[in-house]
Amino acid sequence: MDLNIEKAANALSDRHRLTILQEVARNCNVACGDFERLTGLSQPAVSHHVKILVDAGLLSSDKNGRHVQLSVNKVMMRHLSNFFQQFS
Amino acid sequence: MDLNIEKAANALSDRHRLTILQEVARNCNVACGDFERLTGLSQPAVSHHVKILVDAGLLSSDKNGRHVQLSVNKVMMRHLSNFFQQFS
DNA sequence: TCTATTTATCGAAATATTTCGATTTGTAAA
DNA sequence: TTTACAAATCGAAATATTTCGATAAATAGA
Repeated sequence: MDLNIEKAANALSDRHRLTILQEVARNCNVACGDFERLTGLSQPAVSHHVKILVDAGLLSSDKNGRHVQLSVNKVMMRHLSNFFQQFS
Repeated sequence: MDLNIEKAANALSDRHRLTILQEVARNCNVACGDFERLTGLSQPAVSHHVKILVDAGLLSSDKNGRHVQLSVNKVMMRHLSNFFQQFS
């Protein structure tokens, strides 16, 4: 898990992805399907956005049967917090 | 200065803008012209990227004669640091 | 005022992102 | 094995971003 600020920032630069991240943080028992209701997007679009968040290292993805179990990558969040702290 | 994560993240989602931010943090006596050498971009492209960083609240801009004096917005950086800390 | 310098804006081309419907893949349960 | 469901991939259209050269605006100094 390398800290790629550009990639992480890009992942967070979309309102739907921010919504998804915050929902995963709030409720660790969400599945991708829940994001369709939450964002109003189609299933393929949700899949696309979840992939970007996972690829950027912000979310971790564990396949659990037909569902995907998502969780916030806390190590990455701490790295990002530290990155911004260095400027403040 | 409102904390718009989506906008701030978007501003940081480009390698040239990250370079510019880090150069301003390193040396508070840079002018926009210096970024042309640093990034290899044209002057209009640099102007465009600086504007995005300023509009997102990451950099502050003070006009000083013909030059623009840029500085890192430390309050915004602290807000961003806190935003990520809440997840970690 | 005239000239040089720094930054901003305009217009357009190239590239990237977002989105959907259709389809495929993978898995659980009947 | 067949069916049903969750998620991923494909292909294409719409939209947004990045970039440049040309030009304009603003200002300092001769």
